[in-house]
Formats: sequence, structure tokens, C-alpha cells
Amino acid sequence: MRVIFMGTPDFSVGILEAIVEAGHEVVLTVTQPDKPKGRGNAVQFPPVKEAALKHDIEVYQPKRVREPECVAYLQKYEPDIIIVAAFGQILPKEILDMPKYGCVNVHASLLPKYRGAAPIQWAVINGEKISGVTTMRMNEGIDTGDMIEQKEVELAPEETGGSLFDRLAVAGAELCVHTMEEIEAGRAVYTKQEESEATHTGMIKKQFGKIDWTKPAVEIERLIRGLNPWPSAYTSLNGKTLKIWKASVRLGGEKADAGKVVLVTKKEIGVQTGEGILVLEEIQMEGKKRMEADAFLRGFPLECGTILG
RNA sequence: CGCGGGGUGGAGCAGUCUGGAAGCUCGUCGGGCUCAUAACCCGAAGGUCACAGGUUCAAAUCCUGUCCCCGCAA
Repeated sequence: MRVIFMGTPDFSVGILEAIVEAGHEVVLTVTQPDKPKGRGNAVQFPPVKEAALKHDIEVYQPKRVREPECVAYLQKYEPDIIIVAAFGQILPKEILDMPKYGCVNVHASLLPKYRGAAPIQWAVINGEKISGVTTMRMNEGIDTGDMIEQKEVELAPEETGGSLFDRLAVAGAELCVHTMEEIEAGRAVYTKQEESEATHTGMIKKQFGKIDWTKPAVEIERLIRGLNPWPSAYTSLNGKTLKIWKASVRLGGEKADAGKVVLVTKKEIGVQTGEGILVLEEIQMEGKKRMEADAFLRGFPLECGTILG
């Protein structure tokens, strides 16, 4: 099929490459404009652009695809299908109706749950046991289109946003290729989403990672995993940011002391939460590399009673 | 030229302002104590102080340039 691929982050890259490998003709990739990023504000290409260049596929980076001229530009490529995976822009009806087979989205959740942005992180944060990927025929709503196929992925006990991200990207790539086969063969079945079961999640802002110590340790631990590796959960120590990459839950303690360091041994740092104690295992001080708690304690004289946050 | 922190034995840090013997908490190796231990005691090995120049009688420390790591912001 003649395919236009729309996507931006790493999650999209595997899917793009799977489509190429499956022998489809990707005539154009559409991705977000280059933006200054990182220290020194160096311009960085979106991952999908890097991948597209590697495969000699043309790249189009409109600021807003819904502009008429952008729509007209896409039209020229006469796609049979448009595959969208974590693109980051909303498509107008003119584009949705453009290809013969419509626009198909690969979404990183088991719809109708977790519509919207950041479904992967949210699944971890909420402690879901099972998540997955869904392919669907896009309509004008946000992730409300008719579903075509789903593939489940089980979450591991120590699953992080990053690890689930990788696994769903792989599952998404396989599923996407399969769905395209089904569509081309005319075997695809479209199922409406059950609105009553739908949930919607918003974008995750960096500030969301600030730990509220009055919450139960179990929830904080899930937040830490969900936001690893990005944007990371953090608190503050002596006015500096302290990122927490890994922690475990222990019972006990007084609710009133939430945020206080109540346990310091040679290898452990225990922080009181609203319910239970959170044992910090891997942390990172502002300006420093991430390290195990025992390494941190060798160079930083942390005392019991110190208040975090 | 967006703002800032940092590179010191294997790990994490102090020392840099106010130049002048390489330090701390661990780890490793050897020995001791102990029913025993991640505990305790004694001893040892291990460092071009990121790199390159410069100033000086003398540089981890002051000056200049380079490389690398990290936090923030976007």
C-alpha cells in the first residue's frame, strides 16, 4: 500500500520500520517540526525524522497539519492509508477522509480505556495489571474511532514507564502490520468503542512528578515507576532537586511525619509517607549522576529527621 | 553563545576562595576477635587530582583553551 506515516517519538519509530519491512511503500512521513532541545538549545530532530532519513523517506514537518495548504500537500501523495502513531497533532476531517482506507491509529492502551496522551505512564501509575495496544480507524474525536485489533501486554511488578513503552512499541509494530494486512485483504472488522467504559488521560507535565509525601507509599512507588525515565519523580533536599528512580514499600510509621527521613542505615534511606515507609533505592541529586542509596550515603551525611519536599 | 552544578585510588565525597606533604566514608586484599556476621580490631595495596598549555621556588588549588558527565529551562 502507499502509506503516509505520521508520528514523532521513539514509540513511532519501531512502527514505521515494521511497515517498511513489511514491504509497504511509505511515500511520506509527517512529524513535528525540529525544536531546540537540551543544553545549549541545540536543534534536535524528532526520532521519526532520523529514522525516515535513514530509509530515504521524505519528511514533512508542518507546524499545523490542519492548515489547508498542508492538507493539499498530503493530497498530492495519494495515500491508500495514513498510519498515525503518537504524532501529537489532531487531524482535520479532510485528512481523515483522504485515503481509501482512512487513517489508522496505533494507540498504546486497550481502548476505550486510557484515551488521550500518556496512556503508558498512566497505566503504570494506576497500577494496571494488563495494558496493550489498539489499532483503530480514526474519527474526529480523540481516540474515539472504531477499533480494529488489540493486543494485550502484561505488566511486570517492576514495570517502568520506559520498559512498558518499549514493549508496547514492539507489540504496536506487530499489530499495526497485521491490521494493515487485514484491511488490505478486506477482512478487517470495525468495532465501536463502549463509551461507558471510556477513560481519558491528560498530558503529563513535569511538575506532576513532584512527590506528595502524604500519599500512601504504594502510590508513590507506582508514580516513581510510571515516570521513569521521563519526566521522573522528584522531591527536594536542602533546596535542591532530588530525583527518585527506584524505591520500595515498607509498612509502618506515623502518618503525621510524612516527608521525614525516619530510617538511615549504611544502605537504606526510609522516608515516611501518609501510609507506610518508602525506602529509596536509587536516587539522583541535582547536578549529580544517579546512584544507589548506599553510594549516595557514603558521600552525603544524611540524618534522620531531615524533611524532604 | 539560554541558566547552573560537576570531573580527586574501584564507588561516593572533602580539599580549590586564603598555592606549600593525597584526606573522609566505603570497597578490595591479608591478619585478628567471635558460635557467627553485612559487626568490631590491626595492617596493606591502589591516584598522570579529566586533558593541554601558562604563571610560580612550589599548582588538585591561580590564568587560558579543550573534552566529558549532570540538573534546570524550552
